[in-house]
Amino acid sequence: MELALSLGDTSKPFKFLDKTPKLSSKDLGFCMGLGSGVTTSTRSHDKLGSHENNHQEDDRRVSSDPPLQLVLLPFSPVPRRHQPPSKTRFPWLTDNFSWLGFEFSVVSEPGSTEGSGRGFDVNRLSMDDADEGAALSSPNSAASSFQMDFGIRSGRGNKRDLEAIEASRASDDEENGLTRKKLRLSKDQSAFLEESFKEHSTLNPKQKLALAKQLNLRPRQVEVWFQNRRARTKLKQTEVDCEYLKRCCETLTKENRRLQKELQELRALKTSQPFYMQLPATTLTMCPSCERVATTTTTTNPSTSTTTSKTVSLPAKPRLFPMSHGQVQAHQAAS
DNA sequence: TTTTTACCCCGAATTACCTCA
DNA sequence: GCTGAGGTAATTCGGGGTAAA
Repeated sequence: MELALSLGDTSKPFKFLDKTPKLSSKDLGFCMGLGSGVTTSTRSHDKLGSHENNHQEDDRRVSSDPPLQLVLLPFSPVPRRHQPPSKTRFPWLTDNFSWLGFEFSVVSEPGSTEGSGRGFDVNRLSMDDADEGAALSSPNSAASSFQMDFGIRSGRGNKRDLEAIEASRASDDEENGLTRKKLRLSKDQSAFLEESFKEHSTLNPKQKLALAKQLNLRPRQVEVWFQNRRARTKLKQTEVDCEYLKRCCETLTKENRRLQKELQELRALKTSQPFYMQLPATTLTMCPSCERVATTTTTTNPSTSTTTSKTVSLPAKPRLFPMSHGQVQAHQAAS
């Protein structure tokens, strides 16, 4: 792997960049080239491939990509929030810029330095259907994303270096008065993610990449979304469980009062008619699938040898998600 | 075979940004 | 315009699992 960095002066281009489209040096405030000589899969992808062999094909494709050439225009120190919220296009971005295919075809058009020069939109690369909220960029996220992609290329042992770079860049951002900006997912993106979450609450790497590609998001964003979504689900389930336990407690308290009262009555009856009736036997049963709890009080009249049962059902435990097919079968079998 | 190391993924906690009343 | 609350994207941290050396 070759890494070349040039600040300001691109009069001496790096050799391995010769294969890539020429840039107009007058527009460049920062030029970085990354030539990957890696021909094998990274460690992480090897590991991934052990789970899913069909990823190896993708890995080979990744490693054979042409060298990366990244051009950043000198950015304006004006915070984005002070910029007009209009949809912004960056004519120097070609349409085939892609995060997921690792095909960075960023080309600078001569004379295209208009605008703030804050760079490209990492969240919505295809801006045609982007709403304004989703079209806002996230500078810090962009930085971390690039580092992640580099890490995939460079493989083992570079994580610390990348962290150092990230920390360095973060400090640079602080110096420039930049703070992390927050992406707002569009309704369509959220809806799609929700649908995916209903199908599977966790993602394997392949699903993550596919989702990211489909939604024009970075895989990390998809991953974070699913993590946060699981956390929200768990929190909601905890609240629901809490409510359920409260209702159970109330029901059981009522039942306990009733039984105490009944016991008193029976004791009183026993003193007057000692052989009339045995004490009731109360059992608790619970449906294993829906976790519905029922208390059954069975009383036997020895004189008539008849048994009477009274069942009080507690509310079924609410679930945020419907039962699976297996759970339904188990429930039907149990009932 | 066991240990060490590096990496990845996840949950939990937290931060920080954004929107809205 | 200011402010506080709520939602949520993003970050940080620690633990567990895995593969390679």
